[in-house]
This record gives sequence, C-alpha cells and structure tokens, in this order.
Amino acid sequence: MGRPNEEVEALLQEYADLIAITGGDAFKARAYEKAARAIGGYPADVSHLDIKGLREIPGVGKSIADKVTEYLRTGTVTVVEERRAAIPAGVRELITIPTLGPKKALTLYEDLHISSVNELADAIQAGELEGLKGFGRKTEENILHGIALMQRAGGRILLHIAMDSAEDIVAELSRVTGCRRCAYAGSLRRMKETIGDIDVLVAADRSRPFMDALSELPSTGEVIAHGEKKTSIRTVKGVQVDLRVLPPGSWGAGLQYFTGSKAHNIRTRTIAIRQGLKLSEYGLFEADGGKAVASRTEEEVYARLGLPWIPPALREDRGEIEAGLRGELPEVVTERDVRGDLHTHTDLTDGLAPLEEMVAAAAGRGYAYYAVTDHAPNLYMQRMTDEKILAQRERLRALDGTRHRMRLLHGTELNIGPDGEVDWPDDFLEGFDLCVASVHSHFHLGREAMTRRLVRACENPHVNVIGHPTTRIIGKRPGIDADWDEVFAACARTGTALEVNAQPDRLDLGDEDILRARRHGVKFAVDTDAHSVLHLAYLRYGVGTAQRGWLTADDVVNTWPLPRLRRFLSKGRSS
DNA sequence: GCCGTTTTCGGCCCGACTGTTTTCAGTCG
Repeated sequence: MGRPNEEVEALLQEYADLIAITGGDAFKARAYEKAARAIGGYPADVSHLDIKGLREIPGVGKSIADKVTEYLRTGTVTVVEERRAAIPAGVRELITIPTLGPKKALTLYEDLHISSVNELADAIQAGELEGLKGFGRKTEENILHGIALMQRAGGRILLHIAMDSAEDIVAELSRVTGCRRCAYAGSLRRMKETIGDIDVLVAADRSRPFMDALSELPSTGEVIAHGEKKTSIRTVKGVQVDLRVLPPGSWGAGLQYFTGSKAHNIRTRTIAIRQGLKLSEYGLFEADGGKAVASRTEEEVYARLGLPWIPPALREDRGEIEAGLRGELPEVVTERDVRGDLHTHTDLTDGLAPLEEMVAAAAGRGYAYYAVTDHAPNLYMQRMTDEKILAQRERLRALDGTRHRMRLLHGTELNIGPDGEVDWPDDFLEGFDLCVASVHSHFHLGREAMTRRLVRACENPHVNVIGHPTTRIIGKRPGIDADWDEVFAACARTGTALEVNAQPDRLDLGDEDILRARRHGVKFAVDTDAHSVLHLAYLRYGVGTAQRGWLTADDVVNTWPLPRLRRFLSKGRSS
C-alpha cells in the first residue's frame, strides 16, 4: 500500500488540515504541510530512518520526527487521533471543494452541523445558508459549481494513484505459485487521465489461489465479490480492483478484451464477424464449429483480423482501426525516445531538491540533456531575483558535462501576464538556453483576451514552450477559455512548442487537444514539471498522454538530438 | 512547528482576487 513516505505525507497533511480547520496557528499548519511535501518527495524510505535521519529532511524538526517515529512504530499518532475525534472526516472533505477553505468549513460545521459534501449541497438547495456570515449568493454558486466539478470526476481516481495500486497488486500476484502471466488492463493500460476501477488479469491453470491472494492482501479493505472467474475488492484507499484469471492459452484474447476500450472492441468484434469469426475474452473462434484460431497473444489476435498490434493508448476508436487496416498506424513516441526533460524545478524556487540532486537523478535516467527551469520573479511568492537565477546559471554551467556527459540547459518558467507579457526583457531572456512560459494567474479573462495573451506569448522570440497550456487541474479546475485553434496555429507559425505536462493531476495538454493541435503542425515537449526527484518518473504519464494524442517521436522536440533541439530553441534567431 | 549571516525568539512565500463587506476575511497560486 504505497510507500511509507506517502502514508506519512498523507498523515501529516491531514494533521495540517485539521489544525487549519480547528483554527490553529496557520504557521504551524504550514509547517506540517511543508514537512508532508518534503517527506513525500524524499528519495529515502522514511521507515528506514531513525530520528536523526528524519531530522535531516528539510522542514522536519524534533516534534515532527517524533510523530513520524510514533506512526511508524504504532500505526497511529495520538495527537492526530485526538483531532480526528474532534472533527468528523466529512468536514475535512469540505475543504477539497475549490473556493472553500478551512475557515468556511468550520463555520459550516459549527453553525449548521454540516459534515459532508452532500449535506452541504442539500443545505444550499434548502436555503439553509441564508444569513450565515460570509456566505452570500455568489459564494453558494461557487460552492455548488465546485461540488459539480468534483462529482464530474465521478469518483474516478488519478492515473498515478491507480498505477501505484495496480503495480503493487501485479507484483504480489506474480509471486503466487502457478502464475504464468499477470498484468493490468483496462483504462489504466490505455493511460486514460482518470481511472474508474483497476482491471488485473492473471494467466494460470487454477484461479483459486489468486482470488484468495487478492482478498487477503493488506491493501484490501473490502471484498465485493469472490468467485471462480472474477473477484472484486476495494482497497483501503477506496479503489475498486477486478481480478480475472484466464487459461494461459487465452492470455492474448483476454488482455485484448479487458484492455478495451469498449468502442475499440466493438470494432474488432465487428471485423471478426465479417470474417466469419467470433471474438471473446477467450479467443478468436470460427463462428460455425467454434474452432479456435487465435488467442495466445494480442499480436496473434490482431494479425488474424488483418490488423497490426495496436498500442493500448490508441484503442479508443478514434481512427486507429482504419489506420491499422491501411498500414498507416503511427509509430507513437515511447519513454525510450525521450532524450531529456525540458521543464523542471529545484529548491531555488518551489522544488524540493537542490540542483545537484535533480541533475544527478536526471543523469541516472540516462538523459542526453536536461533543462532546469525555475520560476521567474512575477510569481511573487517564489521571490526570484536576477542575482539568484544568474548564480544558479553559474552552478549549472559548472556541473555541465560532469554527469555521464549529459548536457545541462539553463532555462526558466516565465509567467504569461494578462497581456501576454513575460517577466524579463529580451536582453535578459537572451541569456537562457530555453524559456517555458505558463499562465499562473488571471484565469478568467474573456476568450478573446485570453487568446491574444497566449498568441502574444508565442510571438515572443524567447518563449520556446507554453507550459501546461490550459492550466486545468483534473477534477478541481477547468482549463482556461481560449480560441485554441488560433493558439495552436500561432504555435506552429512561431516555432513554439506546446507542453504535454506529465504531472498526473494536469496532463496538460490532454489527449483531445493534442490531436487538435497536431493537425496544425505544432511541435510538443513532454515534460515532467518535476518539483522533486521522484517526479522525474512521471514522464511515463506524459508519454502515455502523448501516445493517446497520436504523437510520434518526430512531433516531440525533446526526443530530438541536441543540435536539432537547439535549432528549434533559437526560433530562427542566429545563434 | 521549523529555522537561523542564529543561540533564543521572531519571522515564516507575498500579492491578488473575490465576495461580502463598507474596510476586510478567506482563498488561491
């Protein structure tokens, strides 16, 4: 069930929330938040650290180190339990609603005894908030909107949460005697941005040991169904997992069937029918007589249907069948193609790790190049100055080439102001190897103004990548409104790449927008926007999203060799 | 609660925006 670091991070974050809700010292709450984040992003396993080791983590002092130790030893922390007893869990849930923070949550709880999102929605509908101090009509609207946004995610979970659970379960089941194959399928394998439930497949002659093993995992909270062919459980984190055990001979057909999507499978089954065949999770059979013709591998099943093997990320019935039949399936970009990350942070701004550690971790991933792009001054809270970024450049140049010959690029993440302006003048920007530029404020300009703003940013001769272009946060904040076709055209015209931001709660651009942008001839940068060493591994989600957008390596500038990338970054200026 | 051009306690990411106020509190990035 996740790394101990994540458990501790969640616990400390919860404690911070509880302090905030109960009106405790805001700085104390922030101290816990900071420590939570630092522990979550800390490379070493906290359960292997003693008090001294824990206190070496930035933001962790005596008190927090003691609480972490208490948690690791006993599984609980007394003071956290006390606060939990005082505040129902549902009250904490309230602050996950955008625009609703700890103060309003406490008012709702104390004055109206509201302790869940549903109760709040009902109370607003019933007009019970009228007259409550600080809650006007507009606030009610915003809250209802926030709740709707949350519910639209429909209990679906983010990709990386599902992936962590799925990989744990696959690892566990793979150890069970008799396991021939084990893998996750479904929307997770297709790398959809949110996941409803996790499908796990096992190939084995006997199903019982696997059904039992899943039911008995420590991460299993509740067994929903326990049968011969299928077992469903809910993890302690509330994620539903469906396990199916297939005869080894049916592995390929089963994997194909349970990977979906439904729309893709309808197409493959229709093709089978037209050829006098029948396709099911057990194999491809002759319609009359039922003789099996293919089932061992996915390749075999697709081949018998006259199709090449189709990468799971493409299986959405968005033209992949037709392209496959024509032999024009794109060779989608893979993680191996990526030569470097072009958007990353260090502890000079809001990253957790120092420059040297991020660079060492990047080198460990085998990158040919790596860009450091800390925040620029207009994101005031980061307190960037000319002196600080230039000093970082010195440090970076000194490190350049010392790590497996990986080349370092010095960049920055600029802020795109409401009129499309950025933080520094041209002559200062000239000194960077590349500039990412992103929207961090003024999310509610009108469509026209927003479009003009983004186009102007593209036209800046120093802006190379538009970071997280829509600024959406999945399940929390919709993307900004702009005439995207016009923005995409501007990107193509000016040689500005669009980012596919790999943070699992962003995945921005998303697959649909990528497909649209690609038609304009835009180039892309698949970046992690890493704020810690661990985030560098999020690249896989960005690549998955890029694949869902049908991108090839040629579409993605950070798969290119460095000289070609540098030419792109010069935007036509003589360098 | 953590941290320190620091040894003992004061400052802690700072500014903008929104909505509810009528001078400001709460939330967000």
